[in-house]
Amino acid sequence: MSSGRKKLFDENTALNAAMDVFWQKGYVGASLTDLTKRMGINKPSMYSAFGNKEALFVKATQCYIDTKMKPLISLLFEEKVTLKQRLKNHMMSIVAMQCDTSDAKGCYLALCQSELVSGDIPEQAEQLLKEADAMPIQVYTELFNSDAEAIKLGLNNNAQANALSLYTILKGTASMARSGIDKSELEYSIDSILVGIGVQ
Amino acid sequence: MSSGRKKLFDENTALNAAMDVFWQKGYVGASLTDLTKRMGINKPSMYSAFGNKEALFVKATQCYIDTKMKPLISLLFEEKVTLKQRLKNHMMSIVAMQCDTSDAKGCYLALCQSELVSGDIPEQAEQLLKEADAMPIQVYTELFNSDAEAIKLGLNNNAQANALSLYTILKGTASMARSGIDKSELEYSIDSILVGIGVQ
DNA sequence: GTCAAACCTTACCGAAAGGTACAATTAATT
DNA sequence: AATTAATTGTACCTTTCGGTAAGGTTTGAC
Repeated sequence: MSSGRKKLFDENTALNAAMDVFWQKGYVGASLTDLTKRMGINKPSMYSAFGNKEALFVKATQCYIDTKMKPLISLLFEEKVTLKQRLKNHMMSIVAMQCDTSDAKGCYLALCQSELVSGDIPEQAEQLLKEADAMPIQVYTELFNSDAEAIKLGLNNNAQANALSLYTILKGTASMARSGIDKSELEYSIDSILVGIGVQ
Repeated sequence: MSSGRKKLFDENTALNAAMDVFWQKGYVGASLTDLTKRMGINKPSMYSAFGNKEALFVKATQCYIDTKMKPLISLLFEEKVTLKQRLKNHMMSIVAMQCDTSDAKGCYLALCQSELVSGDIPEQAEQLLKEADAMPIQVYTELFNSDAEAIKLGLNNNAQANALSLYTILKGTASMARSGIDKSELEYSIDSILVGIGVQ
């Protein structure tokens, strides 16, 4: 079948490196020079392996969704944990990630999302970002509509609106984290919003 | 004293046009071609009038602070209005501005702030943006510490934390507005957070 | 060992970025 | 009217962007 020289770099490792760069600098801010330097490869290698910058971004973002977002979502559906505790686990884990400055990262989606506004992101990437961005609202709505404990609290009556409240907090903390606010200072806000929507 | 040809454009008009462009596209996204086209002048005219792109941005941002932000803040200190109503007026006015898509604008500060992370904004502009960004927290804290009604409600006990909660909402709604969510859907979230921090 | 396929490196392309030199144009001052 | 100082338009500079052409290099298959 195939012959020829073997690839000298691991595609997955390179993709993770690319994800980090996009995470730090956004789509436009991450230049090919930045990307390939951190990926440890040259531009032609990158183009032959991933296609172009947009395709690389799409794959990196998909990687982010699978390895970073989904584990956070699964916290909402753990068994033998109260709804309030699940929500707190979920929110606090997100905040912890948002506030993690170990690699000078901001918030992946928040950073890229603002580029959606200025129209600097190509179509395919835009689609994926919008889907990823809308994911939490759908998940929260589903949670409030299906979870027994949530229904008992009546959260299903305002499922969409309550989902929006959670999401608002999530976006707010992302923005705050980018401003360098400490994780502990955000815990209070999370408690407040949970009280506000009636999660006791 | 001075003689020579008169300026054919109004500096203030041009500055407002520049503010609009930065508002829509952020600092990096707004190219000199975009800017000068909308300002109705040529590049050398812009450079002689404002210095360079950064100086133009600083002046445009200062203009934004004075003409857009400060009127919103003054709503918090109107006389003969209850604290709850003042807060709602303030928040809803902000949300209305954030959701105003008449000129395809996003949120000025939110858009530029993400550029702070990627390090694409020069120093002087960065300083001003950070100051403007921190302004609401200071104002809210001052309100909770000095307003008679707030003190009666005990909001001064957690002044800083409560200020942070309001600010979180503000940032959250900004992000949501950028995603195209309707104004009316955000009203509920605002009520929730006001309940959460104990404003009845 | 030979051939061929896949890789890596270098060097380059056109476009667009921020910024500027220079000369033509204009109007207030004398 | 002549002078002079400021603004204006054109045309250009350097750098960096995303992307690629061409050729040398390494590995597998026969």
